[in-house]
Amino acid sequence: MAKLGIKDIAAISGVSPATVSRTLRNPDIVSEETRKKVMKAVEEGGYTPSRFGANLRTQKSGNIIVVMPDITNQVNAGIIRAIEREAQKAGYSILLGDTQGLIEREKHYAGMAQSGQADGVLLFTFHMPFKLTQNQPVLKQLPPMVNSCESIPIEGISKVMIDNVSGARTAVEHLLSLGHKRIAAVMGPTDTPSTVERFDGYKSALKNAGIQIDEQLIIRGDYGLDSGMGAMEQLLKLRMRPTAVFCFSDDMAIGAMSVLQENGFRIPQDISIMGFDDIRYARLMTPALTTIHQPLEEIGKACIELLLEQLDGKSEPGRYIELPFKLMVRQSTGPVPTDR
Amino acid sequence: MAKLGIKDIAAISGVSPATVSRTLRNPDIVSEETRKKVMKAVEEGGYTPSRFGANLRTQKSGNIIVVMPDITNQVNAGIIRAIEREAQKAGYSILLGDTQGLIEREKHYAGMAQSGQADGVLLFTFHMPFKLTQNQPVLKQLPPMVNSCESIPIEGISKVMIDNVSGARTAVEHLLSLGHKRIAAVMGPTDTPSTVERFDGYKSALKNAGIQIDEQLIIRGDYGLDSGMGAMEQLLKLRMRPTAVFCFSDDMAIGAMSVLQENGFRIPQDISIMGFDDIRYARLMTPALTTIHQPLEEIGKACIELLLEQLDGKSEPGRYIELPFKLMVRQSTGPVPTDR
DNA sequence: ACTAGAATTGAAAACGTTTACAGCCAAGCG
DNA sequence: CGCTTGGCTGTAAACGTTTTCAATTCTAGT
Repeated sequence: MAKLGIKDIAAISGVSPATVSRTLRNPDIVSEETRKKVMKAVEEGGYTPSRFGANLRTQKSGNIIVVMPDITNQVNAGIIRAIEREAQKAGYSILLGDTQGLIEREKHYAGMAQSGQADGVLLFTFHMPFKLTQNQPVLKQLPPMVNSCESIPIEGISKVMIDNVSGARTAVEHLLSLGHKRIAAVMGPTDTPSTVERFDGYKSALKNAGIQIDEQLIIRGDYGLDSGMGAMEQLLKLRMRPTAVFCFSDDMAIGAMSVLQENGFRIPQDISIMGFDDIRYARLMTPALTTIHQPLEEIGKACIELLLEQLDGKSEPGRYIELPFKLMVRQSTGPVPTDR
Repeated sequence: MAKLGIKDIAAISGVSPATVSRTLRNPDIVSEETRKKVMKAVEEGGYTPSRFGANLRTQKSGNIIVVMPDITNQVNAGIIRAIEREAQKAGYSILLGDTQGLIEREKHYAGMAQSGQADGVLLFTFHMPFKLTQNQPVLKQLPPMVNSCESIPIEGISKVMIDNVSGARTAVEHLLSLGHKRIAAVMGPTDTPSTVERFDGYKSALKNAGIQIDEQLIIRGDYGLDSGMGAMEQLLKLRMRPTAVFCFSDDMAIGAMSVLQENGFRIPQDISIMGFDDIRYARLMTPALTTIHQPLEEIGKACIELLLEQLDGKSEPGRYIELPFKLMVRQSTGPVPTDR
């Protein structure tokens, strides 16, 4: 028994293919009688409309491609989960584009919007994967897309962000308020906008407090666990050790804590540790990690919302949504040690 | 400037659409001269073949739908990452199906294989989302699919698994070898095959050691952090506390450790904790978590491999791949306390 | 009863490819 | 030189829907 098409159903129920299509997509405009006939044939035949034909005709795939550097990362995973849920509600499916850090893959995924494989793009990286020419406005050259987490430095793109500068500043101010003066920064990759911004926040907080920046306390990381460990090891070798360490991601903070505890340091009595992200494991560390909370659910929702607006033609791109972060004070930060 | 189609390119380069298609899909069979002409037109016109037409004609979407209960979970995230990478190599894209535990969503995603939205299904849940009739062999009724992690109890489905029974038995035997006799089990959802199997392993290890099972030490969880915390709280209330706790997931183990430490217990001096999964955070806990390692990369790779075989028609479904787990002894387990 | 308008339906075109088939030409062979 | 072969290309038919437009029937107002 070959698979049934719309024409078969039409024949079985004695109507035209057009009516079958209408019954399925727009039941209100067919008479109840016809609807029943058609539905009966559909049920009995186990008919599922092929998406190939529909896609071709409507020029829509019903897919959204999400381009992310690493889905294994708790932050990204949390966001994409919300995206997926909201997209499904709106009738869209999510295509996963894990770039694993490669620009070529980024381009590949973005290209899906050109080939029709996806109707829109959600970009969580900071490269512009589309070629832009000068003689047209940016908006006209891009497929529906929204940029989040890592900001692409181009005007006219819809974005969903948190204020990384303020977030980092808030973090450092928390440490300052505990009396810390020697505050290390364990950064992410220095080419990412998020790291640049968080570093700005770090610097601005110190500057406001009248504290000179000590280059020795600035360590480059990559947001990953291991780089947090490496950074902490480096910091422990210092003659003048920091009394607090601000890691630009929770993962690095967790790595740092692990090294600290392995070497017999007490957190926060000897050294305070501060993270950024508030991944689900943060509050379960011992001691629980003080960090900056990112509203992953809301970020995901906002991304879809902005993208749907563009897909529905309800709004032009170029909208900017800023979501609030939140300081989560827990046990990994404490007063600066007075002794010694 | 409207978007160019294959006919435009054909016109520009003075050949037929068929030849343009051949040039792009099968360059070897066109003469070098023609190829150059066509490629030139393609480049200059910025032509990207629309997938709608191609999909319709070939009846292939080039997509694979991955159905998972929760992509936020480190185990699933690790697996899907590998899947995505390998799928892309083979020219397939990944559609993300996060069921969030709902059977209806599971069905919805699986249905994508019927509508042509996906060519194959990767199922990480234990429900059979397709209707089966008796009068045909199972194989004929199913789209290309592979089942992993949670085993669907039906013959004839390709599967990629680890031996959960042995894994759990190995875990418990490790605890037994340290002298533990009162070993608690913090289980996952009791309707999942993985939990049933791990519980089997637990029971069999105890039985081999001649130890009676104490129902008080068996706690139901849901594989999540919070349920690990809840389980530990419950265990701590016991008059006869366990000296070791085997959690069926690392997440629950991490939750349990957190509760233990909050209540002033030392791990492993007072109570040993054992996990399952070996997520990336396991080794960074303090103390580092002893656990059973699951080869996530290999699981993902094997899934794609089996699915591709079916998609290419190279093999029938029904293959079974079992991947090895590994005991990772770290610091969260130690000799049974002798005092008291 | 007649007709304007609404409600419902059908015919047919269109969406953009790929590919079976046939045709053409040049080269190779006897 | 005639025939075959093989390489290359073009024609045209699918693939399975949706949607415009026109046609038909029905409703209701006069």
